[in-house]
Amino acid sequence: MTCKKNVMSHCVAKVAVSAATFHIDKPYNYLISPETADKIRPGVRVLVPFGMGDNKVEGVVLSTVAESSFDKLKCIDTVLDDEPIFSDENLRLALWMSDRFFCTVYDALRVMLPTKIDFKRKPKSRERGEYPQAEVELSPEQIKVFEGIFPLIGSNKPKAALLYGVTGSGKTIVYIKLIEAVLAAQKTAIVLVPEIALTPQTVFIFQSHFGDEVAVLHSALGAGERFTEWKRIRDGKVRVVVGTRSAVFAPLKDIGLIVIDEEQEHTYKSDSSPRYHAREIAKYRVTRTNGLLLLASATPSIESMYAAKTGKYSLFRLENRFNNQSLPSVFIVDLKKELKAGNGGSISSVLREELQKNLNNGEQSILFLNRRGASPIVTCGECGYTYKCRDCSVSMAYHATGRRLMCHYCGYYIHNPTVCPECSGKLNYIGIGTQKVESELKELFPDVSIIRMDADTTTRKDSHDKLLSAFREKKAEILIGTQMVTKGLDFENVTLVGVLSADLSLYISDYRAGEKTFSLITQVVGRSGRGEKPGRAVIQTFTPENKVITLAAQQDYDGFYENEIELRKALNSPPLTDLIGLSVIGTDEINVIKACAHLRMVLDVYFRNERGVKILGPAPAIVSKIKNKFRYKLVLNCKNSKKVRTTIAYIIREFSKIKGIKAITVYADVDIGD
DNA sequence: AGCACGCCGACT
DNA sequence: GTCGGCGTGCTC
Repeated sequence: MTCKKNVMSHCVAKVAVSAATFHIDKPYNYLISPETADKIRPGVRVLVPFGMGDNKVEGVVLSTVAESSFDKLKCIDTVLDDEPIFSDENLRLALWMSDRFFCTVYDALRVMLPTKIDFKRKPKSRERGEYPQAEVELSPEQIKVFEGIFPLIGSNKPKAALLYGVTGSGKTIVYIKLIEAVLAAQKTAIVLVPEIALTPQTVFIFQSHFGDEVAVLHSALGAGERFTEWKRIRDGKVRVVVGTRSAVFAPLKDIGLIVIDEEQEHTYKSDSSPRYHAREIAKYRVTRTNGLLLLASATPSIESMYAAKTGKYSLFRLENRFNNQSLPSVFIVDLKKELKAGNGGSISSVLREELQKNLNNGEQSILFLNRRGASPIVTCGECGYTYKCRDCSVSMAYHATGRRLMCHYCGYYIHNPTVCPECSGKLNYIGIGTQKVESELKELFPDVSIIRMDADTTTRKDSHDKLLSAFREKKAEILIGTQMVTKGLDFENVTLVGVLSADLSLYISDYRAGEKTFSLITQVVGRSGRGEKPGRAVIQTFTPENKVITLAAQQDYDGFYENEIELRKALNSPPLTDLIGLSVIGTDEINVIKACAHLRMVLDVYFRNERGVKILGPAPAIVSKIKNKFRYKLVLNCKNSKKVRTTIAYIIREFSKIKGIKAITVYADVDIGD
């Protein structure tokens, strides 16, 4: 397999290899044979022999060197591309990502491609509809914001800005004006949205303004469609890209603007390798092209607002709603009082009355409950047995459709449970999910048609659109759903929104629980009263005095921010510091705990003299077992510096060499607080 | 993570 | 004598 040593220029290629795992990742040296020499350039994919079996694995050429003092090198087997598919800029970004996000260079490169595809294939030309050309008219407030933001592009000012605009203030119109200006300056733009399926209107608006100049990238595209769009972008045929997280890698040249809409959304953070945050990639890219990153939201993340308030980002505000609509009037309902009054159902008396009013007036209502299924917990009323998943450490939720108990983590289910498997006692169904609410509503309002929208009713392609169109066409009076009903929906006839349990996301042990709850409530309340008629909202909670809930009811983001930042300061959580999580995963729980404890010991030694580095754990992960694998965590509470990252990378690499810790994987996940 | 090498027990 | 169990260490 080893080539004869040829004396020629560019005889050795440095290759990022797909088969390398994090702890052995580095540029591997391969000889270049004379036949392939002309095709081998940085950025082409190759097949190379790897490992003792010399299996052919994919790799990417990072660079070539003229002369080598290396002995016994293997030879590149096949060149897969005629032209480099990765630019020098891509290669640089991948190296940067491997350092930042503890991933291999190959993993970082792979995420930049649309999918694994044959690049030699000619892409099909695709059909494009006609889009109506809409006129854009900015309000005085929007003009002021536009005039503040636009000069930041290409200037030496901070490279990121935060646009805080209340729901309905017309942020999208400002993006469009900015993009028009960016295109006029011969630059390009990316707009990131949390999830395309939830924001079809947003996408449509961009298409109607930029027509063939806009490409849409998201996970629902088939491999072929995705590749076609990617190729159009790379070949300079489009200059505006709208898409989800991975669209931040769109191969546009000379980026003037990257917009991250609803910037607080967790979907911008990847939860598999490479564990990057789109915001970080966006910052990197705009810095290199002297462009601007614009983060926008009605409920900005605490870290972004903190960065804005401390001068790291520029801050802009849109405080007036379109057409000066008033915000919905909000009622908070105390579920404890409902319970005392004998109403243990999911619809309080107040909400029931408000729903009735809407039914009488022919107006529509949206109900939000962040939990699917019928009942999340099933226990035995006699012996107390609780159904848990066989392979995961979570309770199984009862789903009325198909009468089965299901695990929401792995999908494992038990069909038609009737009596307790331990003592044959009668089963209790505890807690409510969207299915249960649906059946309660049918009892309360027998003649009313209801649409339920959750992960169970939206599995088929286009089912999302179909349910929403049906609701828009007023084929149902009430829409009940999980968080997918909280975002982006714009129905004029909806004048009532109900948050069935505001507490669900509030009392979990996550420092972002308050932020998530505030954002969810604010967003869902914003779905009400978007037309001529004023809107109302009912928030049901067991803790009506909780500040997050009262501030959300008042739509008081500034008050919420002040309250929350004090908490973060007191607890020393982001944005005042960063968190780096180390997860230890394996099938044998004892081994996982041992490995995690050992890792902690090693970290203690390395960070012994570092002030400001706090190590927490080992602790079982929130869900400590998923698909029969146990998960334990350590958390480093410190500033995410190059030095800290280098030390952690070193420790992970060394750790995997230790004998006796078998079948254990360790990975690091950076949760950056700015 | 694979995968090959090698050392030891079971079976031909 | 030789097949294959899995423990161990390497990957240009």
